[in-house]
Amino acid sequence: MATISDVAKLAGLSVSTVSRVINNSPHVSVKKRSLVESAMDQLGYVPLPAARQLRGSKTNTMAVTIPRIVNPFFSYLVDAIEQRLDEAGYSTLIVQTFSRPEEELTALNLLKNQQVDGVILCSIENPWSVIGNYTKYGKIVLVNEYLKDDIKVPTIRANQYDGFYRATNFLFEKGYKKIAYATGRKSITFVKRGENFDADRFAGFQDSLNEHGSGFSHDWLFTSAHTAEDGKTILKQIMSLQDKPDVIIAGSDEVAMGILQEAEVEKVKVPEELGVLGVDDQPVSASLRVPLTTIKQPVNEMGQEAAKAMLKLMAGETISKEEILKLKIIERASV
Amino acid sequence: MATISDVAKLAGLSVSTVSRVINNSPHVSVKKRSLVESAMDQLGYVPLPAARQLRGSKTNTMAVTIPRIVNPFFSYLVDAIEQRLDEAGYSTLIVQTFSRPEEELTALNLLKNQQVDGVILCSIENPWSVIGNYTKYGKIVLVNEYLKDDIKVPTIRANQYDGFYRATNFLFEKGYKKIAYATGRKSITFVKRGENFDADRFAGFQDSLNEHGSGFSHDWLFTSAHTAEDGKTILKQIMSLQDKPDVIIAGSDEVAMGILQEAEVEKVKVPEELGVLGVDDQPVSASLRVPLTTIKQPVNEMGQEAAKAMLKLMAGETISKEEILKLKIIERASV
DNA sequence: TTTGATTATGAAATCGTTTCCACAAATACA
DNA sequence: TGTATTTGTGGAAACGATTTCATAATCAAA
Repeated sequence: MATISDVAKLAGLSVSTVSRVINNSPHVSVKKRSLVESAMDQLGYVPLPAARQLRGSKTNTMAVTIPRIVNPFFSYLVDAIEQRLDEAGYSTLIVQTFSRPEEELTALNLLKNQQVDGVILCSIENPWSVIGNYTKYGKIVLVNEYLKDDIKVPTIRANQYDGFYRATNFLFEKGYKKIAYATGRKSITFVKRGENFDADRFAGFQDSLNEHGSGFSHDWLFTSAHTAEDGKTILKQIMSLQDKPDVIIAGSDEVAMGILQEAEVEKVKVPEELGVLGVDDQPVSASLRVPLTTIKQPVNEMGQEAAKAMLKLMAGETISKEEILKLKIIERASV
Repeated sequence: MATISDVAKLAGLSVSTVSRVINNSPHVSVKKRSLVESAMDQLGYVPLPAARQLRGSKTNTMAVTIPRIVNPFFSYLVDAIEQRLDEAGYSTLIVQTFSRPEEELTALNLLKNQQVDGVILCSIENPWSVIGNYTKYGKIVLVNEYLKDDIKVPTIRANQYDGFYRATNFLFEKGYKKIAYATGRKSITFVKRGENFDADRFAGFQDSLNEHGSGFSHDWLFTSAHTAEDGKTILKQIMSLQDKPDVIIAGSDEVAMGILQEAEVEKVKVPEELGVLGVDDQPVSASLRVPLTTIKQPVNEMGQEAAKAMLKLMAGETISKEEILKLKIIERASV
């Protein structure tokens, strides 16, 4: 491995000059510059990242946190982010948090340890009182989820309240009366809009319910629903209920698929006996046995905007704190 | 950010001693050791990776290359790898190559630049003559695909020849006679077993064909098939054929899904008019409109074995060069 | 005791860069 | 023409760790 001084020696110049060429800073004569350049590619020289980092310069790496990469919503989100970052010459470090706060801290510590220039959080596992401390070490951007605190970090997200409000209205228009609700959260203790991601969804749902004078049974709330397996369990639970809902907002397409699968097994007709509304619009949702009606998240847009925001931040620009995109209802056959 | 000398100062000792404690090398008295330890967590000290790397020690990071993260086969593979690596204290850098040789080199250069301790290649975009050069910079493990050259790097893969041979036999048993074949490769110019991943698949297919005295029309070969979109195109092409196949091996579940989708649109009955055999067994394949019969890849096993192999390599153990797992035919309804 | 090995500790060199500082040469301004 | 600025260049310090080397203290064997 050639070092900077090998290059300097070959070019007959000082390491300082070589370094100036590498970082193309001014005050280098054209003659010497080309001398250095030819020496560099003669030796196949590439600066050692660790050494540059040690001096406190850029790492040209970004961390992106997601709960799990096998969740298509997040793999597409990451994909969109990475694409943009790539164009700008950054490499991307994907960190799976598995929804564990400690793992999120691992990612944030990369900032502290100068291993990355910034981190893009696609989910939030720690309170702002913890995350906020890391802003002094590097740039942070929030995507998808958000924090209600008065924070200074750019946030790119979709309007979950509006989307769920409209979606619930849509269900009423379709003639449904008894709407069940599934979510990934462990519990829904908050119902005020503007608290966070899940609260917004639930608030939108509730507001529509109230406007339609519709009741909501506690039996119709299903928490900790993440996987298709969870979906299957939910369907079984629904069918064992005295007072059954006639439609369910599944929280995610994955859960919706599980519900659909188990409905097939249990011979429950969708959408006649039970409507199923997904969330996300995964690529496969259209080719399910019963094509899934779903609330589409603007994944690509969010990813791209998040990357853009981060890049602007890196360029020292100040940017608007919040960008709110719109959810879209994709009507197919399951509702 | 506290440095090692801050710790040394607080503990009233030299940096050497602190370093010894950090790397728990011998010859440190219990008393001083605990002195250093309390100083360390009093300051919240964490060694700066860049500085350690500069001295040539471990990075505790592994790179994993995959064509694309949104491909579920690879996201599950990565997931399995990362899980194991995580347990061993390594973090994982996921590099998407988009099937471009240059991007694969980017990943291999991480080795050269001492940014990672090893790289796990889940696909192969460069010849061994290129990849082999990097073994001197760090450890390399091949998963999923393989190279026929006499290489020294551990390879974990599935027996594609055997799987496709059995799958084709299975189609004949089912009464199919005219079998089409789709693949992601740009062309199939090799048909000899043992050349590579795709050749093995095709050879297994061909051998079964020959044994059954069955012909193969060039019109029934579809190349560059990656996405569901490609699958849709393929179905249209098939339907425009004079001499139509009665079943197709789709190359991947994604392509199979596209075929299924378009078959729905074109009112082609599956499996009556056209059988569709997928490859991979993605989680959703079971809940498609027509549940997909598919050749299941041992993704989890491969990922775990690959990670294990890498860890053994890092520990200085020599390991058997090749581990070959078995493909499994999952029978559902599309064939 | 004396000698030799082992253990515990610190000083200083080292890794490969960037950047501050010094200084000379060239250019601009009066 | 003299002074002030700009441009070009190299030397050396700095970044934060690890590691080699030297030395002092302790222990074991004679």
